[in-house]
Amino acid sequence: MAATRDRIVEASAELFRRQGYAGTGVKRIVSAASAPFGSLYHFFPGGKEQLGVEVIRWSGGIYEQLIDLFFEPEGDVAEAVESFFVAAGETLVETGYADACPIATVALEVASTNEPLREATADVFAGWIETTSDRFEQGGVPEAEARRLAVASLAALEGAFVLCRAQRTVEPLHIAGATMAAAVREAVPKARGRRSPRPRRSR
Amino acid sequence: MAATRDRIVEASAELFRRQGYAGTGVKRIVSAASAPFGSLYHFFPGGKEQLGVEVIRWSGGIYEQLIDLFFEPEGDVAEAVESFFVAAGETLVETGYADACPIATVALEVASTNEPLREATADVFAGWIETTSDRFEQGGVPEAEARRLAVASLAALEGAFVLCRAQRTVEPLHIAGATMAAAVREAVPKARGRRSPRPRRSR
DNA sequence: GTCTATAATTTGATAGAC
DNA sequence: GTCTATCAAATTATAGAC
Repeated sequence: MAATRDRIVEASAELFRRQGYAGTGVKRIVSAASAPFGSLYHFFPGGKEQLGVEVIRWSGGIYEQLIDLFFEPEGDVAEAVESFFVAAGETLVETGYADACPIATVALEVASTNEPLREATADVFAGWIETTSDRFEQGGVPEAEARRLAVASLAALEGAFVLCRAQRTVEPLHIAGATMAAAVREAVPKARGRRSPRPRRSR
Repeated sequence: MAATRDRIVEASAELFRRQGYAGTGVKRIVSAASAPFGSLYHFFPGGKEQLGVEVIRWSGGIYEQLIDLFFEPEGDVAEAVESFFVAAGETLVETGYADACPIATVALEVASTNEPLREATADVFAGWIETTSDRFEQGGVPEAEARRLAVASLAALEGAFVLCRAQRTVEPLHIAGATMAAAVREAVPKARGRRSPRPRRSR
């Protein structure tokens, strides 16, 4: 079994992701982590807020690795984008539409109410954008377009998560994935892209 | 001054939008609404949950009218999309990055924890998608594409809101708006579109 | 480090006088 | 309909024994 501190972080990550920060009590956290109540304040003297910051950064790191997984060195970036959205939809279905973005719920909750937590979410999003942008460039997307497409792709993913969880369907993820894959495909110069870069409808 | 019941709904809408459902106590609501505490349970016997459902549907209706405002009968749909994203960014800046989507925060919070509230958010999103889709069709987007683009646009908007509020910048809204405007523009047949529908980078 | 007890506050909700 | 008092439960956090 993992160390107590780690169990607290992991349990918090799951609860925050599914029910948000305000909606998750510390007692529920230590209960889910099978940890003694006192340990929470032993490991996180800053209380719930310090725990929240650490959980956001930890979850963000895990998800960044996941993003990286979908971009193979010599792979087609547009296909990687579409695969990521489809895989995200599969996870959503498998978890009863619970597990989408690990930090979006908290990000919206704290954006206007808790500055340390807001900063943590901002840093995580910045990291995801940079990683994705780098991968796009490595895949042949011109530097000027790579960042724009990374931001647009992440926005499309996050928004699709909102719609999918509310409507309990993966359709928005599939539509958003196909739309962004098409946009990325168009940005890859002819010589590099595997498919014709002529105008095409999404999907 | 508006009727007590209306003040409660409006105050709740603002608080839920900014700090979420779980993060907003009923006492804070009646205080913000300058309403007697007992009135909340007089008008909403179902308590906080009934109030939440009504607030989601009411906010959703207001926002739907706003969406409609941007699509003029003979206007360019692609430009309408871009204008909407830019205007959303202006509102965001004016409110200190507080006022974005009126129901997204609650939607993520309740998606896995409160079925009546989840259904209300799903219905609101469905309404926005249908309205947008109709406007796209009226603007010359083929029927088969209109719904897909409406879903993709709403996803892009919602996701951009998440990134903008967390990072305190309107860049994601501008990027997402330009990206979706380009996608819509491509979908409008040559004869109808005001600009060349040949492949073009976003913006 | 673990665990219990408990403080102090806030939560959603109800009762009942007016 | 208005307003106050109050309840029972849950909240974050602390103290202190082990």
